[in-house]
Amino acid sequence: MRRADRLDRLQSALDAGGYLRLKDAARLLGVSEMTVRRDIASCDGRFAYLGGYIAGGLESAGGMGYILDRERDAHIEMKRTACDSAATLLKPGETVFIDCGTTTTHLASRIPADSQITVVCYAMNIAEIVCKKPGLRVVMLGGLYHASSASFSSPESLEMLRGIGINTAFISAGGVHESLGISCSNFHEVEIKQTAIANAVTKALVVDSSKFDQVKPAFFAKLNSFDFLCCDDGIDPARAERLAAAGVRIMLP
Amino acid sequence: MRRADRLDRLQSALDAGGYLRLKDAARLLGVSEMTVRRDIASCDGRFAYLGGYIAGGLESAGGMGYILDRERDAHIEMKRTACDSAATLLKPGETVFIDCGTTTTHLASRIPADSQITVVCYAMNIAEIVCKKPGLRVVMLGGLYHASSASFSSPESLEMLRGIGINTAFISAGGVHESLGISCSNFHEVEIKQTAIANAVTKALVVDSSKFDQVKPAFFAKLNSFDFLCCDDGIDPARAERLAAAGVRIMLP
DNA sequence: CAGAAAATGTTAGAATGTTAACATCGCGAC
DNA sequence: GTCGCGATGTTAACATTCTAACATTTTCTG
Repeated sequence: MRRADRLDRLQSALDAGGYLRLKDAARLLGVSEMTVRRDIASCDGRFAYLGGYIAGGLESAGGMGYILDRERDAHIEMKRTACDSAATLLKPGETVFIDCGTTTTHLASRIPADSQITVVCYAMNIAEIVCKKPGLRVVMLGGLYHASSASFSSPESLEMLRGIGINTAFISAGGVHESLGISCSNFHEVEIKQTAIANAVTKALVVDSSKFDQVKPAFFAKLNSFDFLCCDDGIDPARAERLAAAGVRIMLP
Repeated sequence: MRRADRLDRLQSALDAGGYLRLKDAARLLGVSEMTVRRDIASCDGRFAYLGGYIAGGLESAGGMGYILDRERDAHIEMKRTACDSAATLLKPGETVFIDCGTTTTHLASRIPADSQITVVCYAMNIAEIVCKKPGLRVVMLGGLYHASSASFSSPESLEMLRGIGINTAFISAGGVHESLGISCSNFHEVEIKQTAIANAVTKALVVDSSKFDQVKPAFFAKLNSFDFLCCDDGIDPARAERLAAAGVRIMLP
């Protein structure tokens, strides 16, 4: 079938990451624009079709597009604000660890391109952002891919991480419970987070205020392991006071 | 300044990977569409603006967008064809190594999502493609990022690679010279390519025919290290015969 | 080869996006 | 205050894309 062949060619041209004008695509494939339209409509979802352009591979980082889309509307503003707080801890020339998740992307995009910062990460969505900034040095911890958090894990990566001196570790979490501790959804993240915390001079927990009193299956630290809690202003004053008493500095925007 | 703040919010909403309708962006930011247009125009390049949609972070994989764009027009059809040949070596359930570069992206996008294939890679542009396919297992070799080829390298990753059994290694190259050997532009790739070749049952060289008689600074193998040469039909018959005599099977579309 | 069905091309009008010019608002300086 | 300036909003003319209907070509089948 010719249609399938055309779609393959389109895919090839697009999944390196870019977009094509509809008319260019038509010329490339040697058919009319209308046919390209029909081709794209026939395989719904494979390409994104926006206002005269065809874009491929935008569904989003590492197949966790749906999770992300669902979460986006809910907490995006809070996450953004929490990362505003966290970004004040960034210092030119330093080495930072950036955890996986949908919160820390906002922090990654806040790192100035010319800051000479070295970023250590282990998630696709973080890497996609920081690798595009020319002034940054990026260290990626590889391993087996876990689509649930778009992250990688492996013993060798832990070994690599142990050899890296970190000025500030920015750790995210799915749940923050004052007595039970801090938890995330994926067990493979636990060792990485713990190693990053152990190797860092400054430890910062980056969460939006919806995470308080939540518990996820994998505990990885206690609240007092952290020097800073970077949060949005949804945290209530009583809680803030308790945390401050426990030695955690609260960073608000 | 309010404009910078709006741009930050846009960036946050977009760089997780997605797009926004212009009118949605206007509503999100609480300003008119015209203002959003002006904002985007003011920071040219930070966002892609296509037909009523705003897309972020599309410039392309790992900052090598420009290289890629320049190469795209030139050889894209040949690369596509070469990868058509290579794709016939893919078998469900197997483990494959996919090299970095602008050629192998076409191969990566040809891997069927439901093929239960395990992909070993060390480049952002490859990872971006294969991580999105739910039926694949992905192993990423991490390390320090090299923007020139959007790839990573580290001693620990080599160690990891040594522990991985590969059915077919798909290796790319910047130059293929019959007597001098096969070369690439970046020295850090050499060890990885060599280790992948050493660990693979089947070794396939994937290059378009423009690479013949070229030489790049870093040699990494001789032609007879490979079982297959996956190429487009631009290879001339005399050369094909010589290579066949040297024990390399030529794969054409 | 005829006929049917599918695929592709063409066209025109509707919808949408784009641009530039001008109006309005908000804010700081004098 | 009010003047001026920059930022933002509004409008209208213009350009582009979208959709659906129909024309044409190709492909398959008997």
